[in-house]
Amino acid sequence: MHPTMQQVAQQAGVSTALVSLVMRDAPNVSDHRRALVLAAADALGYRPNVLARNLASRRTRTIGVVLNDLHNPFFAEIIDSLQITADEGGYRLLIGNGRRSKRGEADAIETFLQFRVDGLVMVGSVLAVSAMAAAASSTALIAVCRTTRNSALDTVNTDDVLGARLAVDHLVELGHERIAHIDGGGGGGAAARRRGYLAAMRDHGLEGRAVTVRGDYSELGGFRAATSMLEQHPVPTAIFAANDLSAVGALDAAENAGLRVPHDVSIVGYDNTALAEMHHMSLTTINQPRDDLGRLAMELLLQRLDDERTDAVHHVVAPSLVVRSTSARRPTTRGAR
Amino acid sequence: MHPTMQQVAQQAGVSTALVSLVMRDAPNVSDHRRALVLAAADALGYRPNVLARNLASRRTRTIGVVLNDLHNPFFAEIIDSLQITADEGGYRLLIGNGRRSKRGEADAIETFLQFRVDGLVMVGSVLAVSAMAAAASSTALIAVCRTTRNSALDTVNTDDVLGARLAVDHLVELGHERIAHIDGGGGGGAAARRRGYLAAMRDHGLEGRAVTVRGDYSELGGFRAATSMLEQHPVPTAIFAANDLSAVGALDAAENAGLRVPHDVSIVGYDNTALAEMHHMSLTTINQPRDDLGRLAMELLLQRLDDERTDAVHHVVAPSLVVRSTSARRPTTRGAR
DNA sequence: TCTAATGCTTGGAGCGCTCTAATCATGACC
DNA sequence: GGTCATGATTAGAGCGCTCCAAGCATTAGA
Repeated sequence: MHPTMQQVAQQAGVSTALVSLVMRDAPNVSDHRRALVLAAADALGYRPNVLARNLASRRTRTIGVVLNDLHNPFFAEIIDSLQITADEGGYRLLIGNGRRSKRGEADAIETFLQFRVDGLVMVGSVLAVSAMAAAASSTALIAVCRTTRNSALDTVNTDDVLGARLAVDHLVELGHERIAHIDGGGGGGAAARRRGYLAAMRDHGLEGRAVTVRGDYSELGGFRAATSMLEQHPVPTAIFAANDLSAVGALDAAENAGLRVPHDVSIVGYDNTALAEMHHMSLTTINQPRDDLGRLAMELLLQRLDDERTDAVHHVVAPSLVVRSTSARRPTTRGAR
Repeated sequence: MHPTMQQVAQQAGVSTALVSLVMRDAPNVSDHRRALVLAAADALGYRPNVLARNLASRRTRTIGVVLNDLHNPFFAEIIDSLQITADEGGYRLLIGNGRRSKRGEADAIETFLQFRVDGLVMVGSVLAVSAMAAAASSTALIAVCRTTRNSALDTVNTDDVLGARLAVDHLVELGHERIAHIDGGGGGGAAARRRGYLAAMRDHGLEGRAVTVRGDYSELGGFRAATSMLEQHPVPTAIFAANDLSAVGALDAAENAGLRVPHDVSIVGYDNTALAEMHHMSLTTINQPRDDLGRLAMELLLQRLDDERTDAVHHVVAPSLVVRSTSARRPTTRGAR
């Protein structure tokens, strides 16, 4: 079916070793022979068999990326920057779908390990750290958006405590005091964002006003949480949601309650996904620098592959505030306090 | 580094051939030996090397899926149903990122072919049919959401002509006559949706009212197209956009022009993505049955792999109308006609 | 002319597995 | 006890490639 290196060698009248050298762009091959081999390969429609190549060389020059959820635009956007850096290093990327479950992630890891990928990137993983550490003993592994101080694996994260603080500071500057928080439940980064929210409220002397309602990073969860908040008295004048999706849910809830955003209530999200960017949403949110996150993660991984480093590092990048149309000064017309 | 089959065989006191049989769950292995081998493999932390396995067996039991755009939720949703059917057939899925470009898709195909995947699924590809046909000569290939009658490759599509007709019929039923269309430019399915729109308008005796403005399946494109439409006199009372993203752009444009949706203008999208489903959007749209699309595609591919079929088939599935909150009766207060 | 250095080319072992054909038990049946 | 069928096990030849060590020219220097 597929032509082999041997056939190319025969056609070009050289040894298979020479064909191998040409295919790998090795130096020390005369231009004459190189051209000969290339022509023969072209004529035969030869395509190197990565399986055999890698079996012999014991490396695949391939990185496996396990995404927690293919539907979340945030993850898709990280892939872009991972891919750019991988390209530069001469590595190819393959993507596995975690399907939001530990089981799905474990399956994806297993597949990649069986394919003997050179490295693994876990993005937003929900897998137990011990399971990741086990995989890390077979191959280089880096976890993105998943904090742990485990010494077996590298991590890259956004400073979620700072991110939450930025959101609260912004709202306080706009005069808000009753700032409620819809959290992300047990999701990645949710705990840190919750901590950051509480710390910031405290720093502004507003700990008495802090209210956290449980969410789950979903639109519906955000809708429910915001609905219950808006039924309270006094009503909060601002809501900080742990991600954009739940912020969108909060938007709906406000609309339902007959409140205008941002006139009656301000809403701030988290992630700065494409969703937040849409005109129709135009959500004030916290940006996670996906480009930096992805680039840094891949650079750290490549360092490992090049044996430049063996002990684990844990990097943290800074988030930033993106002001759009869902946050404004605290309403004065309604009886505050 | 990694333990090999030979080490397992030695540890268990059997031949490598027997280990191979156990690893493949072959019958005709005594329970006694099977247990012995399994125990040895477990003790050593043995994991089969897919590279070697496939080099020897000449198959990978892996399907490569090339997605045109990882950011488009529509594609992510198709993966889900592909994966379910692949699982049932004992195949694993690997995903390649087309990065919205022919170049990116070609790269992904090349990677997969070098890995000798057993089959290839191209979703929403923008690649030339000739390039796909070339790949199809090396491996089984099926194109999803990309019409062609090429006899080298299988296809699965939604009936986009019918889908467009459903949208127009719905609007006509609501009393609309000035129904404009934002098309998808050169994108997949755009031509068929345009044709369906025109045919339906004609069937309702409204060919004189048909207006098509060019879009590009993006939010911005939809915004621009709708803005120019809404500046015309008389203003259309309904807009049929070629996908949900451009429908969202149209939503913004209407808002900008001081028109309420659906009170002043109705908007219908296409794809029924998660975006359309959001409360805040609640977009009337045309549903492409992603489950059927994915399942059918994988089934057809597996047929090929099992040598049950060698000539190309072209399947078409029916879309359906999903009515939400962006379509309503034609406004009577404003001077129609 | 001889030696050494340099640059290009090649033979062939081996990567870890599968698969065919052959071998070895075992028990049923006459 | 001998014959056969059946089932369990194994030896060993590849799969298509890489890479080491060795070989062959050619040229520079002594």
